[in-house]
Amino acid sequence: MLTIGKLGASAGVKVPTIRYYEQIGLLPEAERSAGNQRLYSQKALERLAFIRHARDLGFTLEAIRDLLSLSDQPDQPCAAADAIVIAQLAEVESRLARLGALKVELQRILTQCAGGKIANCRVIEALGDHSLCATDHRYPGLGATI
Amino acid sequence: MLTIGKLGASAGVKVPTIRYYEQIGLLPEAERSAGNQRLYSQKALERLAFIRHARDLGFTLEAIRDLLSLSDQPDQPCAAADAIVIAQLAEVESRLARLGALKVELQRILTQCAGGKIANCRVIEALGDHSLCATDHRYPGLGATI
DNA sequence: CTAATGTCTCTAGTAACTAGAGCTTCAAGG
DNA sequence: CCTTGAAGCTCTAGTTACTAGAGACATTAG
Repeated sequence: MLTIGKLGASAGVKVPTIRYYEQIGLLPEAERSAGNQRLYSQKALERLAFIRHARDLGFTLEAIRDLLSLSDQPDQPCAAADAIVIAQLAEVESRLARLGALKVELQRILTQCAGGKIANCRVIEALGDHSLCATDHRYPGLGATI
Repeated sequence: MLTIGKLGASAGVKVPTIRYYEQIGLLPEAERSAGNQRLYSQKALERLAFIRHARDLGFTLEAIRDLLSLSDQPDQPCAAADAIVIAQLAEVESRLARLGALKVELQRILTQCAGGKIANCRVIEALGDHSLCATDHRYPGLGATI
């Protein structure tokens, strides 16, 4: 049995994060010691490592929740798990495309700066006016993850 | 003078977002009509368009705050503005690299699935175990933007 | 004049944690 | 056995950049 600290160290997850995962039901409630401290089995470590790894791959906790519940049903077909991974791949590809456009645009903006004063700074001007942009990098709904 | 609705439509920003920007001090407090409704000048529209465009380019509101205060000081040298853009470019490049690795890994995971049952699903297995990965896609501190 | 739309303030919710306060438990050293 | 420091506990609130909703007031078109 592992304490929460050992568990976190083993899985590469911070202690408060583990408690948070338990709170939102991603991890089952841990057993407790006589002194009310959480105790974890090897199985719990595997589950946490799964979560950590999937987070590393950019999956949301919601997607991970689905993947975990699938992995608890070994006789189900793979298709559902595949679909989640495929969706994640599509998400990653769309972000890659968008970030690529951003990179180009930022580089372009930077090359225009002659290094003078703000008053005639092309950087500030380019930031203010999308029509000066070479690519259409616009995007409704900013703020996605990773 | 524009009402908040017209302003939002012109700049491509939703009305509650404009009020939010005012609340956090990114936009100055608007003039009010006799009936207490916000009224905006052309200058306010430009400022909001600047913010919107910079958000499109992935700048945080904090960075935008700095850029705006720079653009209010026309006699300052460009260097500070450039630095912010350079930092943003670096951020974008690092995310691009990371997302590229994620994409490769997700594709690799998908090719391993033979389409059977969850019990022997390589997808679930690969998600659970980083040592099965070809690339080191790990990253401390998930959850960045865009 | 009425109805529909727009605007107002305020609160609370989102994702995925992180930080801190104030307390208890545990393990090791003397 | 006692003490001390690390690790654990619960709870609340903060982060980013918004978004959603309630309930009331303003404006405008017909």
